[in-house]
Amino acid sequence: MGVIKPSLPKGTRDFLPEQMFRRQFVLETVRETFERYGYAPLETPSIEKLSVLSGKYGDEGENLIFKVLRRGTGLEKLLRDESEFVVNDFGQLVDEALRYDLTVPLSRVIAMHQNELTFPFKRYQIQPVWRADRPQRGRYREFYQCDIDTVGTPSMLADAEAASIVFEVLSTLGFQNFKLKLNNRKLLNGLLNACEIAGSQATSVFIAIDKMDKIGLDGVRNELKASELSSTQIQTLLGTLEIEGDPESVLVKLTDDFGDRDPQLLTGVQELQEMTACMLELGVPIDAFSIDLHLVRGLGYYTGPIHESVITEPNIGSLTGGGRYDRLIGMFLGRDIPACGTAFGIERIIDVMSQLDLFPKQTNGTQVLVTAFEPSTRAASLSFAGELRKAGLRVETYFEVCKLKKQFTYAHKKHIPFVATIGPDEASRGVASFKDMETGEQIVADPMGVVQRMVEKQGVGSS
RNA sequence: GUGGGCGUAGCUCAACUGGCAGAGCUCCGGAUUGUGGUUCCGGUGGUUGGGGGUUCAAGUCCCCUCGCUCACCCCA
Repeated sequence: MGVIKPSLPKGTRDFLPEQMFRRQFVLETVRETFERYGYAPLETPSIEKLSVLSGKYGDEGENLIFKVLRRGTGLEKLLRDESEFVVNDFGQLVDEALRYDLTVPLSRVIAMHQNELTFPFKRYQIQPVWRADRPQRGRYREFYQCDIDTVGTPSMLADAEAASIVFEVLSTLGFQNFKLKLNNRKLLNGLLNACEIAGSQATSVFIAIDKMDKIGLDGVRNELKASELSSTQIQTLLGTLEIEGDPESVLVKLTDDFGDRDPQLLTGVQELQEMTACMLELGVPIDAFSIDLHLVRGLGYYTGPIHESVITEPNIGSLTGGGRYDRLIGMFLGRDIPACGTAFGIERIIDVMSQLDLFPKQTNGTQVLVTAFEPSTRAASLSFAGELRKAGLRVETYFEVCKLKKQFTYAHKKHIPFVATIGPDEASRGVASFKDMETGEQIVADPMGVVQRMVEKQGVGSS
């Protein structure tokens, strides 16, 4: 009898319990923060109509959409006799696809349910998305995204709120060396106008300047030369991108240099001035963010402020990214509704937290193991465990009576911090021998004594 | 999609110009019949990713294939 070789589709993962506790720790922190700012949960189906997803992610993105083969439309005939079934159109093969991100489904939801929703609509969404990409380190074909968005207001306060939630979440999780980078698509577009760079060249220019961190100033200059810009254009563009300093002075300098040359650039500057002012009022420290004129953020749907949070150690790229997209919903509705938001790269956040050792030792696992001493003390053990559970502790009981050595090994492997043993002596007195696995210390106590001990020890019962 | 590197025990890796497939860790058991981690002793564990070829002989050489990985592209 042959066994089936167990394996996973490439770019997918199992999350074993130990990892799940870590994931939940992060997701619960994130969720709790979102709800404190008034964002409400939303879920959408894993599959969408292909027509909903098509044309939103650029040419590259289009190829990365996981398409779902059409079901029961005669495709099986292809297997039997090609002549019976002729494919004239891609739509005959594929009509649905797996969700590629959370923003486009949100836009669809807004367009479909606009009369049932109260605007501005503030939602968060934590669900997996799929990309038919070739996997690499930190890059998967199935991964979770975690988005907050505000739909229905052009206010820069909404952009600032998203950015400050990023700051709050990352700080709460224990990150210290991260920085929010801000830019604005209007500013970038305006800058290209001011440099008299044609719209047809915008995409390649943006791709080039976005690589600044990776290939450096010279690398960017070479790419720009390759895209047939004049040396004057390159000089003006790169000179401007190099402007650094605190947000206010960068924005003032941009106004001085270009304010009379392009109205769109000026609008972009004003948006950022208002956004950064709001961020300060929301309590984001001034040294936690900066204007980074190289920041481009993909090629998709952004129309206003854009932002990214980066961490330098380890140098793994961005942890979050987002911005304003005032036109996307219009693609489903026929009229534009302003929107902005941000996505948390939850997979990377978890990776980096592991590397930086930011997880608490014990998260949500069992706190107390009650051993199985012998059949006659089972009732006493179970009722002892029950008392501890009533007090809010996470308690498990060992199922089989066997050597205590084995049961203690079990607790050790599962990182259970306390073990309670009830033998005939303890049972007759209504107490347990209660061992602290970390210190090796052991006391004899009744259920209340145990609870009290644990509160002293690690402030348990709160989670 | 383009171009490199690598596939040997659960994990990390050895095995000379082709010559008996091994070690450490893990795991299981014992030393220790009411107590984990340290130590000591013993044990389990393999179609050398898969298929074909060359050879007296292939983990090693050749071909195909699958998988993983790195860089590019793009992205979270």
